[in-house]
Amino acid sequence: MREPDSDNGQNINDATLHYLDVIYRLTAQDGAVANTTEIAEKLEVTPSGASVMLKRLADRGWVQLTRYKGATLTPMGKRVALRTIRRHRLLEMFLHVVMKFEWHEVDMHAHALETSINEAFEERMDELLNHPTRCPHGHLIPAKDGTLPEVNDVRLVDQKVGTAGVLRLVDTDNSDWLKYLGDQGLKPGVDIKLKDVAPYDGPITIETPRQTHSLGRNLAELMFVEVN
Amino acid sequence: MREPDSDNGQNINDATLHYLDVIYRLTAQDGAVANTTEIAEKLEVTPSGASVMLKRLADRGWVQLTRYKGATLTPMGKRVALRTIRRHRLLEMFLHVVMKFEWHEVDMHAHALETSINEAFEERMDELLNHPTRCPHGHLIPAKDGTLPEVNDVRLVDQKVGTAGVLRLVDTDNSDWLKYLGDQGLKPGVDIKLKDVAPYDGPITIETPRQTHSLGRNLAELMFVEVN
DNA sequence: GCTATAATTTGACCGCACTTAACAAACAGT
DNA sequence: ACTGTTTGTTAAGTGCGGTCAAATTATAGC
Repeated sequence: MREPDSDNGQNINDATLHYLDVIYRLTAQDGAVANTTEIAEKLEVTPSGASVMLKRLADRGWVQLTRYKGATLTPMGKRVALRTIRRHRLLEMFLHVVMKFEWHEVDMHAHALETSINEAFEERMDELLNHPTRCPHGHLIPAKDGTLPEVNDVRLVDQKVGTAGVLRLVDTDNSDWLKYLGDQGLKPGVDIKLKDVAPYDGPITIETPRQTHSLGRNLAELMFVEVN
Repeated sequence: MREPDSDNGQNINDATLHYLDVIYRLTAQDGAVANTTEIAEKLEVTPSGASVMLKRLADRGWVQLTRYKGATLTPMGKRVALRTIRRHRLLEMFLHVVMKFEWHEVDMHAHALETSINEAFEERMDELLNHPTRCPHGHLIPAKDGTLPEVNDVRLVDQKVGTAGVLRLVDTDNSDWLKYLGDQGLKPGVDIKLKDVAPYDGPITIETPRQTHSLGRNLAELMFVEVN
């Protein structure tokens, strides 16, 4: 069986890539650490299993562990994670644009493929798609060197009523929510205006060129906009 | 980690799929059996490793084993193998036609992906490619029900000098050979005429619309034609 | 039909990523 | 500062797909 890419001469297997991926995402904000239970949940594994695996990843230099506290990626781990995330998001774009999958279907396929493709495949997708900077949901696609484009996305729910802008990111991988929002036309690129925010975590009302929508707080919180 | 497809309620992992795949190919001709060492070589595993795995596959009902003799697929094993082969060849076609990979590159990528895609992906490729019946090298793509199209491919080297036809299949996965033959324009679809066969396994001479080629016996034996 | 050689299987072992059960540390509330 | 709960780790065991070395069976040559 052919092996996937290696890094620093080390062979990296699927499980490692998936762990690094989720740790990266859990620690993307500022100086956050990822705790064992969170990681275990994302990977659908028991906390004890994750704990053992984290130890292994630390021994191998991918992860910085503080016992009973949490995990962080080493610079090496971060590089590998960003590569996987790049491949995942390029795949999502490829699946959507070239293969015509719906935006709520692409995450699942991309997840299955992200550890199987190699650099040539990654680059071919990048060329075919003309070097996209965002996936269909609006997440940023890291460049090959791991850098991320600068953007001005802000949380929709933090804006003042009356703010107008362009929807740029719907930050979830929940297929059902994505399907619902997509059916409403609430995908990156649409013009959007915040009309009302009901108090006590009530629904928010937004306006798009086609219609007015009322969304629960949980869905509204997924949306990030670029203010006009 | 999401699981790949299952069959008969059983979960089938990558290793199993690859074993069934090579056993199928080794037993495709008439009533051939696949012997342990052959299988081990194709999978780049020691014969003892293959022996143990074959035992497991037999216990699980994929393989018919006769100790010290060889392995054959059960009907169930054959179905699974044909599905993997279908996916492999569809992937090769997809990689070539849609992603613009060269014909000598596609086998490697398809191998890496064939166990990661699911039925929806398989069907989407099939649609996008308009239900192709052959991969870029000319191998037949099994239908979803496992049936193979009827064809009239015959070995080029078995034909009488003077025979003209269309090249339909180049039966190898050797990337170097494929690259060489491709560079010569010797790909499925070209008109070809057998001009000379040197004795004692000497070179054969063939003519295409563009030029005359002289090929060693090993390469010539890979070629299958449909006689005019 | 015996024997040397080749092919195959068995046995003992390994690494990996998991599980469950038991135990330990951290933390929040009084 | 103690205590109960939550969170995390360890220990022991599992299934899988491998390895190597030794034992076994098949086969070809004489």
